[in-house]
Amino acid sequence: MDYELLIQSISNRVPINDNEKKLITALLKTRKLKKKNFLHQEGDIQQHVAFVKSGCLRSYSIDKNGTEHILQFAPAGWWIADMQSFLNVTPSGISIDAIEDSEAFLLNHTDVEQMYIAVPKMERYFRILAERSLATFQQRLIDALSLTAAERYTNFCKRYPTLIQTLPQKYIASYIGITPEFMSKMLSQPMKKG
Amino acid sequence: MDYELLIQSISNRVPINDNEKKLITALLKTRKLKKKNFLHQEGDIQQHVAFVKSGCLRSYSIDKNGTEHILQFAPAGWWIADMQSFLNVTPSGISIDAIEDSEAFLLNHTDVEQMYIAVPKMERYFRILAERSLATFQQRLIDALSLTAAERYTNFCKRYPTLIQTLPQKYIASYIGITPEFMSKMLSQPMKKG
DNA sequence: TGAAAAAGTTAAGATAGGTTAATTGATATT
DNA sequence: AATATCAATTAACCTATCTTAACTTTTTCA
Repeated sequence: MDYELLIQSISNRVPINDNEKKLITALLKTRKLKKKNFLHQEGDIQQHVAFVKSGCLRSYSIDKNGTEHILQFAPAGWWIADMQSFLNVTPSGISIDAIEDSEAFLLNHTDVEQMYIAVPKMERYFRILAERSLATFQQRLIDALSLTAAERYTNFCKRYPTLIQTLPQKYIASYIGITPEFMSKMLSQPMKKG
Repeated sequence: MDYELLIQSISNRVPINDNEKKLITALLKTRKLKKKNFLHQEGDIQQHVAFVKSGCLRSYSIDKNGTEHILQFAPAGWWIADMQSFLNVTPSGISIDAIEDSEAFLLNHTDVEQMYIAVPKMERYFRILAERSLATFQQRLIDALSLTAAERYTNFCKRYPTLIQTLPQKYIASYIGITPEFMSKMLSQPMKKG
């Protein structure tokens, strides 16, 4: 049932045998999301972590002026969740929706804990993922504090050459922390530095 | 040898017995740092993760204008490392130094891996730490993109009421992403919103 | 296929926060 | 205790980015 991507993601980090694969995949539920549908909405408690099989999700928060700030894009092969909400079992300010028609595997708290019991190696897998993701967000914070918008844009293009092709420009603006209007102006200018 | 703080930090998240405590503490090396001394310097490969026993460390990067951006403060009881460098075994742009005379436990790559073998639960401990830290950095990025300097300052005061007492104001400015001059101006004004 | 919605563009005017530089106050160190 | 270094303040001026708003282009879907 199309577990290939996920099994790849896991076995790239920790070796697992066929039995372990079965134990893991047995816990997964599948969820289809039409474009613009929510996986998780601000104010709700995030019940699941999601692994994207196909399509693309995004997480974002909306500030008091109504401006969206995109925290993460999750194309196929990526995990996504409102971790603040999931970990604290409390509502937080983040929403997750589908940028295009998508399909994802879901795990709730119980599933995850059962997975750790059935296949303790999965603690290691998720530790590695969390550590890498942490390092990425640290870098992104530094970039937000020390680079110009143009530099952040070129960084984005380098790091996500695929996404740049498919995403509406205003999503990229939101991710790098500028308005669509300024992004447009920036791109029309002869592209200095960065 | 003063393992109390660390043992507390671990057993708050995963239950460990006396034997496991011994296995863990056996791997620790202790390092004293005088104020302003480096634990890790930009351009070097970070060899250790550090658990602060006493004092306070900070991690920061310096941008091309020479401005410091503080990524993290680590008072007693906190872990700190240049994760980018530690995980990729590659130099990165982050430095770590002591804000006051400090003492820390250090673990290098081999130590950590040995710890996981000797006490597999430690994968869980570090998974939990990394996940929480990730959630914190995600929130901080959102704050950087959506709040004013004054709002970020009040957030900081709420979240770290102890640090605010002891830290030079310019470090707080650097952490919340503004210049010391602007911080000074901001604090002298009748403190609107936030 | 055509109307409505969404995305992107342009431009004028506004502002949060930065820069520079000079001044004062606080802490180290001899 | 005196001097040198570091931290904080103030103020004038500057700029990257935002806001608003009107317009054009592209996409969606009835």
